[in-house]
Amino acid sequence: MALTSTDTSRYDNTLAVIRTLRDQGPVARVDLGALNGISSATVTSISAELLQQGLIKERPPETPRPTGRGRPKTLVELNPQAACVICIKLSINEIQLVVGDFSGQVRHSEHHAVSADDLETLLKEKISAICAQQLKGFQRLAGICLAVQGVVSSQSGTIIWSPALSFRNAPISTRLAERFHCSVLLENDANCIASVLAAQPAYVDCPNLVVIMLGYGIGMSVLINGVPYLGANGSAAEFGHSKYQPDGALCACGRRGCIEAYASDYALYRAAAEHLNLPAGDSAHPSEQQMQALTQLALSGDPSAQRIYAEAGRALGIGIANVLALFNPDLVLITGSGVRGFDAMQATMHHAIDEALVAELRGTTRIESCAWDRDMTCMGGIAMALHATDGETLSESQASFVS
Amino acid sequence: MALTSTDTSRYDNTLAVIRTLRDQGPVARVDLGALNGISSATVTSISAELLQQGLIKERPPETPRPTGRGRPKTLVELNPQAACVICIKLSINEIQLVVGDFSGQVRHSEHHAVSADDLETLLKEKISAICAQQLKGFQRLAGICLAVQGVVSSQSGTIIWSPALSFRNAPISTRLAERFHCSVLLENDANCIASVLAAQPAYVDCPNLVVIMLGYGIGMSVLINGVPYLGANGSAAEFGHSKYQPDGALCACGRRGCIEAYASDYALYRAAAEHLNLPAGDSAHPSEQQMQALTQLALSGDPSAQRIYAEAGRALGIGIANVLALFNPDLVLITGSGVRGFDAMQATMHHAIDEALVAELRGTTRIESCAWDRDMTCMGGIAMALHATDGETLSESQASFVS
DNA sequence: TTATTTACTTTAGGTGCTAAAATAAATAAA
DNA sequence: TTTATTTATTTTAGCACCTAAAGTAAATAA
Repeated sequence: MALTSTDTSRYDNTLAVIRTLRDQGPVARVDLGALNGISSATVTSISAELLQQGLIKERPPETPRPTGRGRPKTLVELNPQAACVICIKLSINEIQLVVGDFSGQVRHSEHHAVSADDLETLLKEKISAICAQQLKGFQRLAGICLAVQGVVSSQSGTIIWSPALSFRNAPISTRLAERFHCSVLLENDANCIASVLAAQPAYVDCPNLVVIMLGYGIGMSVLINGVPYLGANGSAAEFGHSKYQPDGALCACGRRGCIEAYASDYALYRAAAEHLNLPAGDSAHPSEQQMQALTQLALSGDPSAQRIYAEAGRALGIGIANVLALFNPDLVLITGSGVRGFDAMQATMHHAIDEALVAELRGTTRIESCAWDRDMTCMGGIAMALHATDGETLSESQASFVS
Repeated sequence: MALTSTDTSRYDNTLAVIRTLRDQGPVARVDLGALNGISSATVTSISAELLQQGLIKERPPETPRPTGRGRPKTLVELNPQAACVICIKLSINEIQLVVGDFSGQVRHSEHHAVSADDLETLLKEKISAICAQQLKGFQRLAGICLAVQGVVSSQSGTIIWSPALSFRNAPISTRLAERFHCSVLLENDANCIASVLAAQPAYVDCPNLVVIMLGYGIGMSVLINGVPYLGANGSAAEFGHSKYQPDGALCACGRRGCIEAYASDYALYRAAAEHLNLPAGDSAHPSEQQMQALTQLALSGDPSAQRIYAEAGRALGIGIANVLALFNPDLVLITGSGVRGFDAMQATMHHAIDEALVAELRGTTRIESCAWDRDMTCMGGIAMALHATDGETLSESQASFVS
């Protein structure tokens, strides 16, 4: 009988097994059953198929045998070589390319300076090089994930608006998919980071999670039941351009009063440049060093710098108050390179939130900051690319064994 | 064999058939199959069961037979008597009780004045009376839906914060469920209305729909993929208390600068009372008549009234700009009794949105108003209560036929 | 009256699940 | 050392539920 669209339970269960193994590492068949609500007989059957397809393998028994009576568990784990994905993070003057294996581990990482003009050519070159040099042992390249700042349409695979790129509405996904014969995902960088954070043990009990990324600009990701909320055109979660003060400070977007115009790196440095003696450089694009100097001033008690961060904290607070009123998430996590100055903003931020919302609307949402790791974006991109391509990888390997 | 949690396809298909019949009215078995992606053999089997359980019935052939060759379709439809639900809308000085049958049709409606003190007793009385007098022909009372303004926790069944009620955190759901032996849903009134609107043909292609309710206060509902987004504590979508101007006008919530403090009935009337000669009455709780008089002034060109509505429109515009930036929905629908003044606010509202967001962030979201019908709340409550209790109704009637 | 068309039902067969039985592989106890 | 017990995995038997295809029903067109 033909497999119909309604007949998905085997497919669903198989994907669940693969994803459990990716999240948890090696797991015994009994436990796979318990974790996914299926009988161990079914797990035996599913894992026999996956073993034959080369997607998983049995782990040799531990040398110091685990204590306890009874037949020891035989752990199965993903075969890291079964597939790989490439995640490419597009930043303003730089691209980072990272290779992840089927189990989600990073296998290779490289950075390149770019001029935004010939990006497509450069991408094709660099990906080709990686395919030639880094992907030898892998059975297939399952997908490529482009992680970019700004508004992207995952559905159509086009970049709608990004500060990192000069071109617009380029069907970059399609071009790369044709060239490399694999799925190409286009993702917002904040969504990548949020996906990584949401998987961390500290945050697993937060199905509705908001991640705010402070940096040169301000980004956000909203996870609803663990999945990024994209909206109609992919321009949801544009926290940075929600309003603090109508007719307020000028924003990089060209409009006035955006949160970003108060709390982003360029906004902080712009406000500071008027009053303070700061390291030289492009004050519209302050470097990490310049920002650290400014943060240091505020944290060491300089009144002008403190005032600037206090106002930024207030803007952030009003913005977060709106997020609480509209999304009422379990947790708001603040991260990005801009967290370096979080301590100087925190007090006024919390004050603004408490002033803006009565307790019933403030709710029980936790608001926390989170150390910034610039590699998180690509880790998230890898996780998302693997997740998106698991179905393909599965049917590919089924096809090759049926024949 | 025991029916396990993974073995749900028959259950899902049966619910899909019931819901298709509720949405579409009488449908033939072939079409039920096509609409739900199942074979007509399966539909035959499912409808045989439902027929025996009394949940559906065959409709007698149309007298003027439909044209066309071939065996005519035999339409099946829901048996309206199979179950009923009661929806109770709690307003500030009034409750409305509505009975809906299994097909979703309204069968009975009544209003009562209330003093908020003895609400639980009053509710029990009125529901008892309805059970005795109105529910004769029905096989079961499947559920009761309480539609209330404010923050409700559907999960715990408690009202967290409502301007319509004096008590707080009352486990009203549990009490009613115990007394009437049926499921009790607690829903936000805006979510009820949004559910009705989302089902209308004009809006079916809007999976992400925001409904803003203007009235004495300002409410909102956000449907994500057609289902109301509730957030962590049920206090999501509190548009009325998102901010227009930090430190701005005083809001009924006790804080300053909320959208509601500019664009709600009480805010408009408060601003007007300073300058204009308006009908007497409680100016903190303006009546419909008072509001119509004020609206009339603005629409007929009175400069002070126009200025007030213009400012309200601007506040609404900034609020909507934030909603667009954060949710990027397909459609924002503005309704509620306050739409009476929408024409006086529209221009400044659109202007504020365009000033606040660049085109890429403004997106393609349609912003429309929608005539207000005060019965919509209960229609939505009935639909939601039926939807929530379909599973129960199904297993109840299965149980009664197995024995 | 017969052929054709369309709707619905019955039949036959397949997928994929589970419970229970069988088997495997360890430790604890005698 | 042997036997009992415990736990993991596999095999077996059987069930639920779906679909395709064949069969039946009920209409119109020829």
